[in-house]
Amino acid sequence: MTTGPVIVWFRQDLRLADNPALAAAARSGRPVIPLYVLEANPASRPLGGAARWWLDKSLRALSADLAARGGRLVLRRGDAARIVETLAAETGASGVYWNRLYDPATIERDGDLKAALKSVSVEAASGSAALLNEPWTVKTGTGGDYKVFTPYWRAALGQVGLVEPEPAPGALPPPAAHPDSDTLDDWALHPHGPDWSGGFAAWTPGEAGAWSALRRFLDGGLADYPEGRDRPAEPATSRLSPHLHWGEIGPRQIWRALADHRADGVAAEKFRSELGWREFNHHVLYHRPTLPTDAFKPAFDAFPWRTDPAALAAWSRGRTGYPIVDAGMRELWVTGWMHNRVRMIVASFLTKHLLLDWRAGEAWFWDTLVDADIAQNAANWQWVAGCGADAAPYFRIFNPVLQGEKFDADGRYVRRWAPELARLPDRFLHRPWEAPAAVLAAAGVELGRTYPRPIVDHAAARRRALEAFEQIRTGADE
DNA sequence: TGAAATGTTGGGGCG
DNA sequence: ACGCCCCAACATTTC
Repeated sequence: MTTGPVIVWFRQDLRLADNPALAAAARSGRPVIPLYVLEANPASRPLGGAARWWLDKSLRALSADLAARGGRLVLRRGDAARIVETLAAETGASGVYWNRLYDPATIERDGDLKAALKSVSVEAASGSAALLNEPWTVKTGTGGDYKVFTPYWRAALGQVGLVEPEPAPGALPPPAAHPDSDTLDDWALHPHGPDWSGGFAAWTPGEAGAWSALRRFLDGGLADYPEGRDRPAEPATSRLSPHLHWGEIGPRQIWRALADHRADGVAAEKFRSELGWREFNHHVLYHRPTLPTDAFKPAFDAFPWRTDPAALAAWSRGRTGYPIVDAGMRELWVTGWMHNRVRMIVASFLTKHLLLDWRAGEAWFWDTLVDADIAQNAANWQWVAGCGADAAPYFRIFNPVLQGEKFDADGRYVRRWAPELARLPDRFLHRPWEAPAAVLAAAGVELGRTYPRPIVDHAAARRRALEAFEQIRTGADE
């Protein structure tokens, strides 16, 4: 029986508590080598810029938390499988533990690595840290996978809560010699030349930051959540998405905290069902590995998406001339995050008003969101575009003026993110092109100069989108 | 987790 | 008093 150290390979589980891989390593009584690998050739996708910013801070927090327990985080970069194998050989490791990820490329890579480690008699084991239910454990009556959220969630709810989160391990015995490690400064994950991350200051990446976000959300009371979550100027949402993506907190812990908080009733139910959508999206991705690149509904393969770099650029940088759309895109650019209601509006605008491929929007979100996640990004873009599993019907085309007036009635959100419009009266804030010249002048707005005119006319764009949909309609909306 | 077009209803003004 | 019309409010259908 071997007593070599155990490598704990951290990926998107950057926490000490409720971490099955770390807990198993600590329980083994063997020395623990915590490892993070910056993947040079990622199995799935290279990290976006905002994700790199977050990872930098989260790893600093993890490193400090490990150090407080006697652990020293090893940082290496390159081909992940090769690095894990090399480190195992170099340290005489008896095992490598990690927690599972569910995107198709990573599943394949991890499977190959597990086999390679076993072939050299190194124990390889994976745990579950990211989901309430493993994607393959929720099955229809006939053993298949779900394609509609409501029956999925009904079935999934029945098996939730069977696994209790474990506390963080007390001490992590170090190996006899510390393996070589890069430093985070070597990796230069924080942006430089220029440093565009000034607006990210409100975030606190790391396990402690995740818990203070959860505590703020619960202590604020959930009563207003069902309504407040739709008003982007309100701090009514949990803002947990980046913490969940990086695994600084896990859904089991949130589930437990909701129960401890005696959070029941419709508001808590609503919030739990949002966790349900997150689970459902992982379920769909697991069973449909092409989700990040191909429409879930094959009829959309023939959809006549346009190519229009100027329109894509205007959308990306918040210069469409529709205030609620531009405010959202600027919030994203400045803070690395966008309110959920506004994500739906800007995604509808891209895919319907501009007729641009959802993949172009998905790619922009991937680069700019601190919570960018393959399952969530792909599934949610497809949902809005109408081509996803249990998707919104294609003809559900948001009117950006009405959405703005309904969910940002007092204009606080638009005034914050599009300050050049701030002095317009509420009546014209979401439709500046309808304001009389004198009103524009009094507000210091000059359309086409200080703020763009609409790059498309809503009514005409709506008609064009419906005509495009008509071309693929047979079987596309069932 | 829409919006717009179309259809229906009912209150009130008015001859 | 009654019928007619207008139209806002609401409901249904369509995209």
